[in-house]
Amino acid sequence: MGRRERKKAATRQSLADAALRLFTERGYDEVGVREIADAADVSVTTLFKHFPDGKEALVFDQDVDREAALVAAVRERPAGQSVPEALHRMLQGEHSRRVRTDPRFDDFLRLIDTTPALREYARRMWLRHEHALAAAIADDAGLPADDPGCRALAHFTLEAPALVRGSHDPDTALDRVFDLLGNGWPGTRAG
Amino acid sequence: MGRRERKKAATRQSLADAALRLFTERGYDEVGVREIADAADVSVTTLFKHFPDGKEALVFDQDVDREAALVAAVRERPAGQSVPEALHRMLQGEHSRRVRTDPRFDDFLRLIDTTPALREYARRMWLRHEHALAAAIADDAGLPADDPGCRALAHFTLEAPALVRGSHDPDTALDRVFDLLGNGWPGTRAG
DNA sequence: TAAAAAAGCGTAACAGCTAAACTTTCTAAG
DNA sequence: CTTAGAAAGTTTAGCTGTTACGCTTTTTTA
Repeated sequence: MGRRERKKAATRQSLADAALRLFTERGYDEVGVREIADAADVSVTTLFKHFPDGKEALVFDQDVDREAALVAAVRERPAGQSVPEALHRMLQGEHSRRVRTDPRFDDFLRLIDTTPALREYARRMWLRHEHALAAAIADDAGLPADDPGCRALAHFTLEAPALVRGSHDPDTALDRVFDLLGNGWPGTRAG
Repeated sequence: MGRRERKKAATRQSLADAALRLFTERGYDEVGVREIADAADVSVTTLFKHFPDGKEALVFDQDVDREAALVAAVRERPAGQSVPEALHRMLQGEHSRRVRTDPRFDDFLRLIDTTPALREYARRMWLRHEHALAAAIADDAGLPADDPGCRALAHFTLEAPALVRGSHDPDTALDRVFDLLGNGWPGTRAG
């Protein structure tokens, strides 16, 4: 990697670090974008060149490839496992893996939990993969790629993390969400 | 109704009318809040006193009582009908009723469809009723009011309208969504 | 080593939104 | 009927996120 790219990455990291620190110290809404740029010793315009999606994006620096993981969860699930179950396990695994990996992951989650704008943004990031996930599910089930049922399952799956966040017991809550998606609402069957 | 209240309502209506007209003529993002205030012959601060939730709220003037209708759909459903089915029918009815009632309803829907900010806002308005709906469902099922399964069903139900909007055939798409919520994803059962 | 590419800068501006202090209009109680 | 106060509205001024523009500096590459 050349010097240019290294410096670029350093500036970006500087911004993300400053942002996360200031946000966790004083709260997302109490910290302005000018201040973050100052803390990273960079101009505001530079900040927005690194994070064109805006202030919220500063918090979601690590943009790992979740889409591939989602599609793989469907495609490569063990025999006898349902699609909802595969997605369920994949989400569980993703979460606990990151808790162990990143030491600041707890702060990160707390920040998101307490900031509506960030919750929204996180949700939108997940939902970006709706199309790809729906297509994978449809392919697996032998249905057209835009089948509404597949889209619904994809959509609800991707929304599940945001939905259970804030429960006393998010793990159990997630189980219940996938009970619903896997088995439907118990009681009189719909016509 | 006194003169004061009448004038207030007139101003509000003036603003909503101007906004809807300008938005449909030129597109949501091409019309600024100053211009709307001008068109309604009112100051910008006045506009925001009438619509404290911001520019998006100008489009959703009619805030009828959907929450009561949702809760009633669960509570007063005919015997033998499942909760998802009751909610399904209620959403269908709500939609077709408003198509017949309001002549500008089509413009209104098209505007929302083509404007991400408005879609988001519409979704948030629906989700405001999540708590009440979840409580009604839980009460009906004899579960604690904050049961995660009930919350999930409420959440997914309220999200269904936004989800099917934009399909070739929204009606059928809605049927599929409620198939999923009522019967679960077909195939190997989840553990 | 010259020139293209890219990172960064400062200024200026726009959009949405809010606070503050002040004027007009309506309501209602004495 | 009058008058005090509530409520609607106005002006001004400003904050925050975000972008455009034109310029300088650094790094790459031909």
